[in-house]
Amino acid sequence: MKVLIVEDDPLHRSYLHEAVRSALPECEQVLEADNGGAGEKLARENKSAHVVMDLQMSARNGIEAARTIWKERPDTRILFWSNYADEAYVRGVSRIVPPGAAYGYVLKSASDDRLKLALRSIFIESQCVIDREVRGLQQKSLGHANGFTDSEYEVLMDIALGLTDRAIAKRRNLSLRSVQNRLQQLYEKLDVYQPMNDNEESRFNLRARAVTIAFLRKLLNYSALERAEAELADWHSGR
Amino acid sequence: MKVLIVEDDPLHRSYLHEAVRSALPECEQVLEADNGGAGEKLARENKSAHVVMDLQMSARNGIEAARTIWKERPDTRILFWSNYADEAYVRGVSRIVPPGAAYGYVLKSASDDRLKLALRSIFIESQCVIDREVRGLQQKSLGHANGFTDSEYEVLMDIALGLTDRAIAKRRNLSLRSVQNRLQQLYEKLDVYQPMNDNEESRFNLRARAVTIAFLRKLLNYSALERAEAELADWHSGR
DNA sequence: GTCCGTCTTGCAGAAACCCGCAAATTTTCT
DNA sequence: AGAAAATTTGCGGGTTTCTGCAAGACGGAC
Repeated sequence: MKVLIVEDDPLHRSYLHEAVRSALPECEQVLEADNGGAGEKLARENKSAHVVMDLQMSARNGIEAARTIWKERPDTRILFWSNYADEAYVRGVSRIVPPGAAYGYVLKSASDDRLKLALRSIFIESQCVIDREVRGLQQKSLGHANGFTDSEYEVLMDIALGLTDRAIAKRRNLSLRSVQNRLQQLYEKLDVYQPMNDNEESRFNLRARAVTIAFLRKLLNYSALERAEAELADWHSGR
Repeated sequence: MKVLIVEDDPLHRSYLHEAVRSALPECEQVLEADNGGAGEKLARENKSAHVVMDLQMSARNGIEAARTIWKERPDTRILFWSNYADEAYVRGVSRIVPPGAAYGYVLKSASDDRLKLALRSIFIESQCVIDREVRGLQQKSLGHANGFTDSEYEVLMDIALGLTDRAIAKRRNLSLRSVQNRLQQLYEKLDVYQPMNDNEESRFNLRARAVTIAFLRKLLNYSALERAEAELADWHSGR
């Protein structure tokens, strides 16, 4: 068995290396990459079926890397090992995991044991292991109790990118009014209307405020924005 | 001599501890805190004059912590040790460093030697040490060659918070039109007008797009937004 | 002082945004 | 299939944003 580690930070990388060695004695080789691009390359060359991946690396995003790896070999097992449980990340991961694939999401703040257990469960038993904190988000975001539907999330990304109503309508094949409807739902759910500190006359620019709140609530983050921007460019070049 | 380490990540914390021990043999005690709040407390209790501080910690921000520490003892020497050189961080730090104080800004990607050298320069020699990458940003942002004036940055934060033109005018004591002038300057400098992929009819919502671009260029980030939101709440409660 | 540049302000109009109302359409459920 | 619920769409109008034009205001340079 071979394991590929994709991780920015040298300290974390060697810590992971150690953890893999100790949790998986049957592993005869550990590969390391320090950014997403190198990770993809190594995975391709070595036909790696077992990957531990950091999200948020400066050069190339972990989610991007995971996506291309999974596109080439959908049965690859990937353990995401991340600092944060932002909804933006969780959503980003759920969107790309192929049906039936085994994967995991463990926070860096988890204990040694938890990490090692996750490594064995995923790589040996092919089970999915999702940290409790992360799991909570996933439930909430998919079962739309408090969470957002896909269309609301879509329109959120669109205004975060700075598109006009008209542009969104074109992109999503909707009428202008429908877009505005979705925006209204979004504003409602994000609770944009609260007049800060019961100061009556302080109103917000709803559109901009929605993005702000989404950021503060970690529905959005840099990496999500980056991905959205790339998708937009794609769509744009395809007319 | 005592040194206080404020750092989220246990791995990085112990690495720092080691570095301090080896670079500063005259240091007889190393204190550790794992978030900004605890850091402030320890600094206060121990009258620490030498601090190594991580920016971006989940609980309480490094910049916030540094600010209160410096408010209580402006001669404290602080070395900021950060993953990123976002302009938002650099700007945030420059804004709070007291006149004449010795401080440093070193990236986590720097070598062992660089870190140790910085530790000695700042704590022993009272010199300022700023990483080259960071320095570049600082130049650009202060000397307003390509950078932004304070008023432009202010208005950028304000729209990022989701304020209306009117609200900004009230907050900054300007007329509506002046606010809009500054917005125009901002749009100009951020190059918001470029029609994506020479597609003529795709225009952006300038206000939202400006924020997006600022994020992508790292003029803004989560922590800056968080601070701005807190400032806004302050201002609001003071009518 | 005068001149020049930058910043501020008002006015006005085009475009975009926000939203209530109501009809048409699609989806979901029984 | 038929009813209920959710979505989509058009219309209309009130508000906000964006911008050109032009008239002061402030400050520094000569």
